[in-house]
Amino acid sequence: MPVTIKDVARAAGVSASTVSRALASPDLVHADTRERVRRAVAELGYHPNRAARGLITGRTGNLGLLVPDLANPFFPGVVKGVQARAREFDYAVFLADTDEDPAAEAGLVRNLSKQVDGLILCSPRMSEPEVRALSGDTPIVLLNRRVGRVPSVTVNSVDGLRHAIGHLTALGHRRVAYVPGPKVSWSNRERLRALRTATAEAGVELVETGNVVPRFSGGVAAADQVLATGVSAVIGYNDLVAIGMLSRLAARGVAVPGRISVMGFDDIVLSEMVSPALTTLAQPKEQTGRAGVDLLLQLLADPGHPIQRRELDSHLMVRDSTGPAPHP
Amino acid sequence: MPVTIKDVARAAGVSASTVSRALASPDLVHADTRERVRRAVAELGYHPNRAARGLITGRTGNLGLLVPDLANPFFPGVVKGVQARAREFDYAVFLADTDEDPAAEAGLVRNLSKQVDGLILCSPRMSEPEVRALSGDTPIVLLNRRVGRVPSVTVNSVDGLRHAIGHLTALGHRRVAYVPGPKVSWSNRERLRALRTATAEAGVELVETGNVVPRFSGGVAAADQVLATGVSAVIGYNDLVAIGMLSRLAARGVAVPGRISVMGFDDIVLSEMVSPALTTLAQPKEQTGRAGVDLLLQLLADPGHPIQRRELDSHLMVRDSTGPAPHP
DNA sequence: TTGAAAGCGATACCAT
DNA sequence: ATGGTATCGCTTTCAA
Repeated sequence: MPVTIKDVARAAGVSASTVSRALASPDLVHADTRERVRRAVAELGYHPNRAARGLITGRTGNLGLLVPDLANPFFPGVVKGVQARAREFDYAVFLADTDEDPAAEAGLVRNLSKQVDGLILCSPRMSEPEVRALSGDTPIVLLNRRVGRVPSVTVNSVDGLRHAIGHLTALGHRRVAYVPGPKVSWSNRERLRALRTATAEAGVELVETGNVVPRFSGGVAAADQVLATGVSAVIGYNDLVAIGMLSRLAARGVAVPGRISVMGFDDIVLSEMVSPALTTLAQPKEQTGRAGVDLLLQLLADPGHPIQRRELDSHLMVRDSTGPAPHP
Repeated sequence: MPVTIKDVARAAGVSASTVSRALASPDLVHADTRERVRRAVAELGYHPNRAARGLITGRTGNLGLLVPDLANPFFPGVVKGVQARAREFDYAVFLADTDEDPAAEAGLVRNLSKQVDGLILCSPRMSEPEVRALSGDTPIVLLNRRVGRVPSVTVNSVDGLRHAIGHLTALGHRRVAYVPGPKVSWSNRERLRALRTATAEAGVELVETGNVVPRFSGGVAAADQVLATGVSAVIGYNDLVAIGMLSRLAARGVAVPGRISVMGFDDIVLSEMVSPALTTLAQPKEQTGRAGVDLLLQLLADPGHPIQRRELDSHLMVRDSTGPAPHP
């Protein structure tokens, strides 16, 4: 039913080989022939079957993208970036939502790996050895995670947090709490590490609370404990957690930022919509996605290439949820 | 490099045909042989190349999904539903974000159609004739839209809105405003239609304002006009619009629901997080996605089937943003 | 019950 | 500059 290369060849009065050539390397065929082929293609509405092409070229023109949870507004941003960049290079994108399940990840990867030229794993939850093993089989790029020499796109947390802590100290804060996300999250470990550095440099005392789920509910759950520590400012693992705290604090009638300042990570759209609007360290979501595609394509073009790492910058978005520390 | 059917055949000491058979229709091969093949497959970690299989069977085992904008929290919900259901049937999903661009839609569809068995178009913005044309070429299922006899999954707005209006009248509201979304949105037209029915039945006066973009900013932009109409309750095109209104009303010091009650559509997670929490007509997002997959697979299995339409129910989530109408 | 051979749609190599 | 042919990995007749 669909039109094949043979149909075009017949219509143009040439061989299939010539049609293929006219499309792939136009300068190798006579101008007249090229024109006849071009016309036949347009007339019949021919589009080459990518699967068939992939069979012989070994290139599918597809790439795979795995994300832990699309319901977390952070990930759609990354997905959009990947989509947009991939489309520019005429790549189609397989998307899989792993539902935060490390076991599902490996399965999905295996399933997809045959149909794609490479995979982009966004914040994968699987273990390092698993990532390494995968990286041996298929070209992969990591987003928001670093594992050995696997190509990756990450965000520089230290610089951003230095800025953030600077902001807080300028407002008079001397004791700051951090509400950490999942222990298995690389980002969480990284943020904690960077936070220790930044606070140490600034002479600020860092108070760490227990780990929470990286959602609104996690923030709600953490708020009371944070308050009990007596800090004047708190940083949540991500915006959802921070907003959860905001909600619980409001319910308890605690003034933000009057009594306590609150900060998050990511800058999801939601952050501007809550009241008070959330001060947050913005992660370059779409840019992360785009850079991931770039790295992957580079890897495909030149597999022997040395390590590829891109580190992007985060930006502090100061909004109403942070203010002067209360006088003791 | 990757292990092919021949490798398995060699390892098992049989022909490729037998391996294929042992996998596809196990009952056609001798138990012993089947076992040897099974072992070889496991040993070598063989996974059939779907593209090659698709070439001959005409089935790719993939399906395509188009959404207007992943940044709108409504769509990730649908995507998750599609993903989950597709995975149950061992289908992989191509995802494309069309960025609300009707022109991009057609191109993406054409691009994807060769690599998938069928397409799911979620809230497509393209014109009806375009949808019909596409539907002729490729099996497609529509989500949140109905066009002629094209299979579709939609939500019954009338029943839900009857419930919603009943809720408002019970609270004493007699004049209600609706802030409509994009004119090109089928959902918007449908909601408006259903709203007219429901309000007429209940003897409630419906006030319609100008169309807004279906985002937070649209709600912010509409709030002042709504207030000026003097209604005691307002329904936004979706939750984002409603939350935008909430924000603007709060900024102006207008009490919600004291002075005016606010309602939305969708029940995105955000709705529970704002303050006051938003009363909303919940759309079955994941279920819509799952139903879409079911319809598509049914269509693929039996293309001559009569029209397929699934209509799902919405549910009213009553939260703090709606309350008794103020005394006049 | 099994194997040999043809063929899906496209590309690449080798002739011409 | 162009056509013929082998091939990619797999499924599906057709014989045996």
